[in-house]
This record gives sequence, structure tokens and C-alpha cells, in this order.
Amino acid sequence: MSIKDIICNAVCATDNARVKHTRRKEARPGELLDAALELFVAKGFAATRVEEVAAKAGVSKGTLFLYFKSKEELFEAVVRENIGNRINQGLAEIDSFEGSTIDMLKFAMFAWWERVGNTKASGISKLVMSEASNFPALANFYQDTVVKPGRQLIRAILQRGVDRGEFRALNMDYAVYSVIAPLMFLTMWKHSLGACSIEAPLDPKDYIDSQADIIVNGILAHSPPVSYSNSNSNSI
Amino acid sequence: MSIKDIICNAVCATDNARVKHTRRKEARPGELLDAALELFVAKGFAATRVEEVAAKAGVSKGTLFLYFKSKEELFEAVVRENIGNRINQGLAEIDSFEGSTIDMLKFAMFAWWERVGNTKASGISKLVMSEASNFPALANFYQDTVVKPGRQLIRAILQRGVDRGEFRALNMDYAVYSVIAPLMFLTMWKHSLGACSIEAPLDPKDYIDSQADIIVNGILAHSPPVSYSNSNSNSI
DNA sequence: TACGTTAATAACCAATCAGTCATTAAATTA
DNA sequence: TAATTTAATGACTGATTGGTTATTAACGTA
Repeated sequence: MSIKDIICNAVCATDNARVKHTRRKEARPGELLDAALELFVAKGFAATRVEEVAAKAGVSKGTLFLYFKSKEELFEAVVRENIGNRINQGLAEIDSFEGSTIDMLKFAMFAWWERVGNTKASGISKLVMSEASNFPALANFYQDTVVKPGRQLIRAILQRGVDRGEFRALNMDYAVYSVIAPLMFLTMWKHSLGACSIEAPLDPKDYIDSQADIIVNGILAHSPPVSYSNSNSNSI
Repeated sequence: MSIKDIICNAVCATDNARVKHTRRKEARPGELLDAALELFVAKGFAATRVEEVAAKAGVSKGTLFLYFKSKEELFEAVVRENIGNRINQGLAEIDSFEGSTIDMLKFAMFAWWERVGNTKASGISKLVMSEASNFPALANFYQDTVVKPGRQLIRAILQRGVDRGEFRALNMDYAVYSVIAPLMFLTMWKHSLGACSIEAPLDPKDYIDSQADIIVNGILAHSPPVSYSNSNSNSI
């Protein structure tokens, strides 16, 4: 399949035979960013052609450069546009949360799915991880605005559980990843192998439910102390 | 920095000013595969130039095409070469394992780190996930030879624990990911954000230790039954 | 309706890069 | 040492692509 075909497909796939030369200054940047997000996530930065992005957004290549002065700037805009501020929002919510920390943790995980994992922005994680070494500055920006606050949010929840005696003592620096890793894995999966697999896809709700259940039981206060195994006992 | 500089750096970074025109027919393919693995993992398929790969391996571009007939074939060879057969090896080991399933699970996780996560082959996961939609055939090959057997291995371990009464009843289709997700996340992290981050890196041993500890406690037989929360009790 | 502004286009350009091939020279053999 | 073989090279090419610009035409206004 040639590049011409690809672009033609993109054009055809785009909506309802839009008339050429329509002037829609306000809508263009957003449409270009949406098209770019989808293509960058699916194919990677280097492998997606700016002409494809333009075609998918229903404009010519020249128009794209009217709104973004280079492909790199488009990439940065895509990331910055889709990062949002959902984590700080989450941090605000935990102060006012009433119920048990178990419920809180589960709520946070499902809320993440609804607000991030299940949105088009979810591809950003895969995108940034894939391109991190090609865009170190952007990777650091992502670290500062998403990773660190995210870890902080999870840590705050776990700490609340420990403080209230619901959870056992934990090495917070690592325990946070028991929550983060399964969620990140889910998005990575969804945007890579999961997208081109024939087998039954992961059901996100069931997946999160299972993960949350095991994590919660793994950190409850009544669980045995940390250095549990290493013995060779079969005497459970 | 121009492409010339990049290639020069690669050349300089390569070992000890090797003499040109040395004939080493047997060693070339392996050296090219190693160079390609490293560059593909770090920069992605489309962004790495075959000339860089050749330079890193200490040969000219023409030589590379003497051993691999296209860039795509080189990519496929890189993946196939580094997939290995460690999982089937693991499956054989579990039959002869003596101790508790807790020990077994922890052993499997640490063994994975020693045999895969901590080797150069660990980048393959990131590579395949990043490029899956550009190489669907290879993605399916990876699914069949790595993902499925890997899941099977974890499932067999968990099932052993359930059968022996050590673990509680689990939805196996999802529980396996409590083991897989943290390990996959660790490799992804190591090869992306973790590689260009200033902050203290994750210590793999401590990380796996923490994950294993929480998982094991989360699935022990004495843990409370599955539908535990959803109540609004603070009465833990 | 005529005019001016500017969003949008498409032809164009220069640079890049995967892949080729004629040439070079290291090893092997006679 | 001379001849033969073939691993290795590097200059070259055609196609691709990021980015530019002269031209076109949609829209607002008088």
C-alpha cells in the first residue's frame, strides 16, 4: 500500500465529503490535534506523515503548517493539550472523601478509567513512553505534570489508609506502583498489542476490579507482616 | 546535531578504533543485531537510520545490507533473535518445584528479572508494544510466543496455589495480570521515562519485592472474600 | 456588486534516507 | 609471489517527505 493510498483512505475515512476551501479558523487546530493524537499513538511520531494528519483532519498539508510551525511543535502541542489537569482535581477530591480508604482507592482507580483511561487522552501515556528518548524535554514535562502528581495522589490515599489503621505499614516509594503499574499496563495494552489481537479483549472494568481487589487485600492491616515468605513452609 | 554527528558519535562510541576492511563474516550478524536492538528500543524503528546501526556495529551501510536484505527484515530478526525460549524453560521448572507456592511465585518473579528483565532482551517488550500497529504480523508472533506462554506460566503457578489451598479462589483470566503488569511496567519504565529521568531510579529488586509481597498477601487463602468493599463502613 | 482581507491550497524545493553497485582489499590457494 | 575469491566499502540514486510560497477563493464590508 503506497503513501498515496494511505492518505486517500484517511481522506475517505474522514467525514462526509467536506467542501474544499471552507474557512474554519477556530476549529482547525483542535481537529488537527485530534488527528495527530490518533496517528501518533498508533504509528509513532516518525512513522506518521504530516500529510496524513492533515488529510485526516480534512485539510491540506499547507494548512497544517499554518497552525503549527513544525511537526515537532505539533507533537508537543498534542501532548500538552491532552495532559489536562485531572490529577490535581483528584487530589482535591481526596480531602473531602468520606468513606473507607478501601472504597476510596477503588473509587480512584475506576474514576481514573472513566476520566483518563477510557478517553482519547489515554494514548498519551503510550506516546510519551514510546518517544521519551526522542523528546527528553517533553518526557520531563510529562514526569513533572503527570507522573509525580499521580504518584503523590496514590501515596496520599495509601497514607490515609495507614494513618487510619486500615492498611498495614508499607514502603510507600514502591507500594504506589501496585496501583500505578496495573493501570498503566492497561492503557499500554489497549493501545498496542490489545488493538491488534484476535483474542477476547480485556474487559477494563473486570480488569480493574480484579486488580483493586488483590491490591486491597494485599495491603489490609490484618495481613501478615512484611517478611512473610522465604521460609519453606507449606503450612499455610 | 546533524545526522553526520550522530553517526560519528556512534562510530567513536564503538570500540577501540577497529581497522577497516577486516573480514569477520561470522561475527557481523550478531553485532548488527545487538546494535539494532539498542537503537530500535531507544529511538523506535522509523527514527533509527540503518547507517547508524551499521556505524554502531562498526561496519558500513553496504555491509548491513549484505546480511539483512531490508530494514524491515533486520527489525524482524532483532525481535525473533531476542525472544528466546525462557518461558517454556520456566514452565518446565514449575513441575519440579518443591516449596510453597508463595515461594514459587516470588522465585518466578525474581527469576524473570535475572533472565529477562535485567538483560538486553528486555527492550523487546517496549519495542514490540511501541511498534505493534506498524508490524501486526510481528505483534501476533510475539503474542503467540511470549504473551500467551507467559500468561500460561503465571496461571499454572496461581492454580497450583489454589489447588493446594494456599491461595483463595481467583478469576484467573484477570488475576494473572497482577503478576504480569508490574513486571511489564518495570521494563517499560526502564526503557523510557526511567532512562531520561533525573530522580532516583527504581531499584528493581526492591520494586519486585514490594510487588510480590502485596500480590501474595492479596491472594492468600485467609484473605477476606472477594466482594469485600462497596460497603461504606469505616469499621475495619 | 465590487473590493480587500486572509484561510486554504497545491505545486514546488531541498534534504534525507533506504537500498544498489562498481570498486577495493583482505584472506586463501596454488 | 601471483591469482582467485569474496567480505567490505562508499559513492550514487530514486523516492519520500518536511517545509515554503505563489495562487486561489471564501468571507466580510461598503
